[in-house]
Amino acid sequence: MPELPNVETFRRYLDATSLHKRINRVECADEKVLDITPQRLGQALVGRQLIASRRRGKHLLVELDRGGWLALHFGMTGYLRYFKGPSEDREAAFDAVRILFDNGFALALNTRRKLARLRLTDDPDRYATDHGLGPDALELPENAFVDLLDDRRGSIKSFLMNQALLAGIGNEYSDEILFQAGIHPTVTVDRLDSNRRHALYTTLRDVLERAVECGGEPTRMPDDFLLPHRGAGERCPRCSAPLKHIKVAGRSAFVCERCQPPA
DNA sequence: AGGTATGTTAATTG
DNA sequence: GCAATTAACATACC
Repeated sequence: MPELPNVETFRRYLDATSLHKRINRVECADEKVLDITPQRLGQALVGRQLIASRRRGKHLLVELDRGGWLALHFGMTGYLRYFKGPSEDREAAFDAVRILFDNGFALALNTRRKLARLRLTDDPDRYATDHGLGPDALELPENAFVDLLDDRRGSIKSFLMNQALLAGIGNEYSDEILFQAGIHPTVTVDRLDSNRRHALYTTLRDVLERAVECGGEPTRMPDDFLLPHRGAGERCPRCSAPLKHIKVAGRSAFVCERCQPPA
């Protein structure tokens, strides 16, 4: 689930809850999210404060006072929760890491399927390079987007989901963008003329910005968004034709073949 | 109970 | 070099 709009929502949540508080303790219930020992993470964090955050694609980077950054990736089911401890919530069992502040609250990285990751890095740009991340999808100017399309083969859906080219779009938002642009996900990049490339860029920005405004919540999205209708037996929110569930580039895709004519 | 699922990575094949 | 496919990771849902 966590794609660009969701991670941007997590970022704002972290900014609103967790900055400028002394870190008293770090609890790690699942070492697999770390690439260092919990002891070393504790040494790096205790006594420090989180002071700022930024996002690159689906990755959240959090700056520490006196240097250094946390880098969070949420995998399929990760999210952040801030709560007054101790937690007896049923979510508590899935908190992989908790950062405890001196105000009695904690920020937890919760990851039901244990695919989230937390790293330390000195430099966000080096972290991005190491993880093969292209520019953030919302930081990419149109001319750069068009240049990226130029020497590509393969489907437009796999292009949009390629984090090395532009970072932040996953399976669900690639479906949404292509639905809003009226482009079938199996269409190959070379078959898009310059008008459609321009329209796709504009749509990509509109969809991501709108989804951020909705906090990544499908229930809050506009009536004509596909996202709330991703499911078996649902109908197109525009023309009410039955949605097709197909496989593209190895991923599951929802498409309205009336609004998005196949190649 | 097997198939499928939002994410990434690695290996393999064309 | 690029693209597609498959498996792996761990767990939940149908």
